[in-house]
Amino acid sequence: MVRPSKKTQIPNLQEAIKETAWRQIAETGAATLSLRAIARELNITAPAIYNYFPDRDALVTALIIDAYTSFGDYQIASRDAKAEDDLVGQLQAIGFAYRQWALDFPQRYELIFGTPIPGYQAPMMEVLPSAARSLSALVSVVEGLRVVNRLNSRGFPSVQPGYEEQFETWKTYAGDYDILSLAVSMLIWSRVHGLVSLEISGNMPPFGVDGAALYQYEIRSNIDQFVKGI
Amino acid sequence: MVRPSKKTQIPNLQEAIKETAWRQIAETGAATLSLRAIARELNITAPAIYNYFPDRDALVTALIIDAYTSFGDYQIASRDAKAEDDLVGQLQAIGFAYRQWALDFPQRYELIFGTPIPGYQAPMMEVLPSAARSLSALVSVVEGLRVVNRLNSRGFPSVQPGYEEQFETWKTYAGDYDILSLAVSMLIWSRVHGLVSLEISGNMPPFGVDGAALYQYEIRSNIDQFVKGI
DNA sequence: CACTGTAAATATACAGTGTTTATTTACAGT
DNA sequence: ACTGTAAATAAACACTGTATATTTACAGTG
Repeated sequence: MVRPSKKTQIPNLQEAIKETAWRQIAETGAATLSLRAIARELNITAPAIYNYFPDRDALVTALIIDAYTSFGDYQIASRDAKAEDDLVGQLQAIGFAYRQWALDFPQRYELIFGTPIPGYQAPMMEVLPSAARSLSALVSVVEGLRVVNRLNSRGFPSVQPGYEEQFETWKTYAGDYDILSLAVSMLIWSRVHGLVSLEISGNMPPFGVDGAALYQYEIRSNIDQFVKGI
Repeated sequence: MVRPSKKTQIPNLQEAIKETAWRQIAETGAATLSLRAIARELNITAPAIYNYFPDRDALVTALIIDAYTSFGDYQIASRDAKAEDDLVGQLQAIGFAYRQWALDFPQRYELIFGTPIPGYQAPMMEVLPSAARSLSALVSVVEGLRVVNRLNSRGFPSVQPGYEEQFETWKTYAGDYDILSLAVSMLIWSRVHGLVSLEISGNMPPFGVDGAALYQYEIRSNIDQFVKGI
């Protein structure tokens, strides 16, 4: 049999491939992702996957975009669960949601922000829309603070000109925010990312340091530093 | 010829293997590290490597330990270049040295703190000595601040009991410091790590945000937050 | 000097990977 | 009914890490 009849075929094979990939990633980690293993599980041959993804990296990119989207949904939902004028509450909620999502889906987190696939480098252009949107929850709150003059950006390094075009592209997907809000957001993001990535990768030695408590302290530090008139 | 005469053999093959590995990592990144490629370059066969390293992971572990040692040397040297009583200066120097080393050897940084090798998980017990030492420069300065009552740890979460044994092991390699100094150091570390890893991995979108300036701002934030009476 | 044991290398093989090419064939549209 | 296309398979290539068996250079000992 060279090609099975349509009855025995899997409908929506593209989705099935991604689902199988996610299942394998959840089980054994992103590092051991294998096209042949996916094909085995779906009872198809490996080259059949190439009808849906030009190569393995394209599949990984699709997975990353899905992960970013799920992550962004979670960030936005956590923000919108707070009252619209409770900017500090929103900032906190986004922060805790960040860690919670990472703990719930450590492999997805690693797939997005780490480099678990050998030789893979995410193509900025393709990933940007979902990535920008996932960060937009945070940026929108920082922008909200800035607009009501509650953003403390004293001493914050000024943003250099020359990248207006890329920033415009970013705004297409994330929303029309001031670049200062983006820059402050990136610093806040780097802080939570630092803690979370250490915790997830097991590089935070277990010396009695409570990850949740330390994270809470860091969220509060961010608020103390960047929010005026608490 | 089954085994070449000693004249044509490479002396100190163990070191030669590691050097070749580093060269390949510097050229094409840690992800594409390959025993067979190393063997090809050294004009030996791949299984010969197994006389010096039980498997690929053992070689990676050896590389990581070397990288930690080099990193630790650099951290300690940058601290000792400042006057012994200039604790804030030392804190700054260590911070800038951290980023500089990472920019100078991005692949080494990724090898230590990322997960570029598929399926590889560093064995804590073997890596701990060099890892603890590399962090000890920072901890020693924080401890110095604590001793002269200049460490601002107000609101810092208390360390939970139950891990005294592991902490004792750590102190064997890093020095006899208070666990509060270690905990504060880990938060500082997570901050610089967050920024540096974003910058190195190219995940910090180039929207005119100057990496060096942002890093300098973050170093200053750490000092403002954790040092009393500047 | 001859002998022997060990250690270090090779040769070979196995199972796995991503990917390419050629081939077959089920299905859709005319 | 015919034909073109798209989707699958089959087979092969070039890799990878690793295990096993074999060979042999060298060191130590009588």
